Amino acid sequence: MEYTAKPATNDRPTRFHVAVDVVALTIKRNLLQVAVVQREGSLSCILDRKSGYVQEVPREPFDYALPGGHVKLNGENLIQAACRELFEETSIRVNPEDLVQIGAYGEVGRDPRPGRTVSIAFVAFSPDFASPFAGSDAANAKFMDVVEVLADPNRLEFDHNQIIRDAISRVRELMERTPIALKFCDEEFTLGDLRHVYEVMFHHAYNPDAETLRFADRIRREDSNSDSFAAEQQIHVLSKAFMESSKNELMMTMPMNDMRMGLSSGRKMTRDQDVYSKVQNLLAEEYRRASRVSTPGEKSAREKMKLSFDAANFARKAEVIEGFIERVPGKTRHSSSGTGKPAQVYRRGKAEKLDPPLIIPRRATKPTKRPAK
Amino acid sequence: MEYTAKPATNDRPTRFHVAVDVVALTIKRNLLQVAVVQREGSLSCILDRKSGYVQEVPREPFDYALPGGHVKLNGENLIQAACRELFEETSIRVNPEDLVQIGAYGEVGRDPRPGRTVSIAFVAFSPDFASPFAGSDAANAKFMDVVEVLADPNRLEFDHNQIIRDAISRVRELMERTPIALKFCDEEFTLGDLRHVYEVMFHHAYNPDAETLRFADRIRREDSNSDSFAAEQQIHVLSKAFMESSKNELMMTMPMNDMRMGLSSGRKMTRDQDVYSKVQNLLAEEYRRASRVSTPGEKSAREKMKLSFDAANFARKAEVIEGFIERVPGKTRHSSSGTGKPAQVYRRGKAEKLDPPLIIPRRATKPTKRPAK
DNA sequence: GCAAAAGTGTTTCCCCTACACCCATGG
DNA sequence: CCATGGGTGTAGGGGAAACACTTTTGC
Repeated sequence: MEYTAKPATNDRPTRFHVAVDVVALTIKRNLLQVAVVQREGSLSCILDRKSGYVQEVPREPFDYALPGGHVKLNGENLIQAACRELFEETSIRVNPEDLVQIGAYGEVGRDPRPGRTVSIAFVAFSPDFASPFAGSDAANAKFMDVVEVLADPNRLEFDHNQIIRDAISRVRELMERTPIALKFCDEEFTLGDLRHVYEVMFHHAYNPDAETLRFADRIRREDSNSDSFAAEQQIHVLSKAFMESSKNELMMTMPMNDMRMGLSSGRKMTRDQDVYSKVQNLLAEEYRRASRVSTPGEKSAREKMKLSFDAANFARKAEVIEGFIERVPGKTRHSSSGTGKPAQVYRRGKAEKLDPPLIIPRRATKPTKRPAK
Repeated sequence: MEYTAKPATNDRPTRFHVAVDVVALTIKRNLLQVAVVQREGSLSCILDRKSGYVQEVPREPFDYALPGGHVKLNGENLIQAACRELFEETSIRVNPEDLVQIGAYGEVGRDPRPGRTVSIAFVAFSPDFASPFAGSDAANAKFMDVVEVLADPNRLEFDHNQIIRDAISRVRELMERTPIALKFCDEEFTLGDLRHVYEVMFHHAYNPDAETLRFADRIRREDSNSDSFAAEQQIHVLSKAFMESSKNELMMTMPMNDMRMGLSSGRKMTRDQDVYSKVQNLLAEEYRRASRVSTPGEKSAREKMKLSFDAANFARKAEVIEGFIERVPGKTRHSSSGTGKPAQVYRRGKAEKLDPPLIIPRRATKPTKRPAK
């Protein structure tokens, strides 16, 4: 993704534009969703995979962008600008405290339009944003599943693809060390609600890692009956993609390192992007299958997607963290599925920091059962 | 220190300036050091603790700033700008890969000069920067101990105080999950060198936490003989400061939340800042004592400061991480102190990510020895 | 009754810490 | 020799995962 000088334009940027972009996340139906908009106009700013440049191309119906826009010069902090833009474009209201900065994105050429734009990205949280998007400006806004947005044939403008991945990675880190997960919950919540937030946010679909490698193995087995050479070829490419995306996961731990992009040649980047999107599409397909409403007797979506942690141990982990959550004495609530024992209701504690942190193991649990002692 | 409140400026900002600031870290004599410069001109931009605003005041000899400056409009990415500015102002050369973005700082009023400046902060690493600062522009640049820079009577301009703390916090996180610590080491290094990097970077002087509370306790004991009421009062204030700074530590995990400043009243800000600087001065004093050259027979600085991890276990931890470090077969090197067994020499491995992560326990090891089984 | 989810209890075992010990060097 | 730091071995305890089991609801 090197955005070197765009060949066509003779006009060099005369001034800086400072913008904000907002990754508004919510959880619906066991899925992580992000708010996207369709900008006005007949052109989209899309990364051309052949050339490696972001270019203005005719707008397709599947082009999306993150809500965002220019910061006002006077009397408006970055976070305030993010709140305002989010509301203007999606009619979603969030408090400034619910926004966390991801980082600054400022490569030359990340925006092909006149001038030079540096964008500061934020993440917003809410248990359930108002869905209707009644606002007139928000007519083109909607929530989409993250895996779908990242998969073909959808396209995200600018470097918003990267911003979303950075955002998820950042949120994960924060969820282990701060009570940020509670922003996804209502004021009163059950341990199941809380666990659910962690389960979705840490799902391997957003974290192509060791877990995903096993997924690749499954594909390999399924394909082993058909054209084996082509399948092997395909898997090889996929494996490489997994490794690459795993590296991306690392890169996500730091806000976008502009230079890193500059270092990889356009050609290489292009290829990686292509494999990545293949992987993304496989994940999306998996997701679509799993999230289909289960017929009775069939395993639930959560189970099919291996989405659940051990409830008992998670509860113990969470409760031992001082000031994280506190019981509302005597108050219980039914789980969302309707059935099951009513659960204890909790409130947010006073701690601003999880000590000890609530670490979610990233590695697949080792298959080493007991090697004959 | 009495500053006249900044007169209400009638000139509102007409344009955005985009700047970069660089936190250039190195380790010298067991101490973490940061490159600072003294800007030209007769005015410094200092946070006035009474009003809570950054104001231009007459320059004092102890005023410092981070190296940094404006990003060029054309053909210069943010990281490139950071490299350039760092070199221009301090004659330090770093590779773009050695820079990591911390975040964007863009509050209204963070720079009292005309226009509105949004600054992107980066961290730079090197095992040993060229000290001389021969460059003409770099005459006013030098490395200073981090604790000293943050302590009175030194002053840092703008919000650079916060940026340094953010930087350290970010570096810590990265050191646990990425091989970034190796950037502080030479190409060939020993496990002792590597451990040293972790020891310094995770020293409690930069992390006023549980560890620091014990430090406060010691002060309490030492002062118990003198005016006890005043001492208790003082300790109470200090404890509060520790808690506050501990909260800051959390806040540091996310890039500066612009709103946070806006939310806390000027008054509160002022008080917290004052206690913090007291604590900072105590830490600095401790540091000065400990880093004095030990007379023979006296404990070494490292030991006095309880700086050392368990070497054996650290080595095992590091070696088990796949692709982190790899031995240079048969090659050994003497430790820097001259004495002791020559150590195995290592090189950087291929991994971009530490899996499993090299977690440094933040909590004080529990005093629970063995409670009589 | 049965499925589903919340809790509680318990066992096992891994990993991490701490410590003891030996090795190799310079002075 | 001794002080110093590198490196290996090992016992023990804390804690997390895994699992069994009870409880309470809706259907």
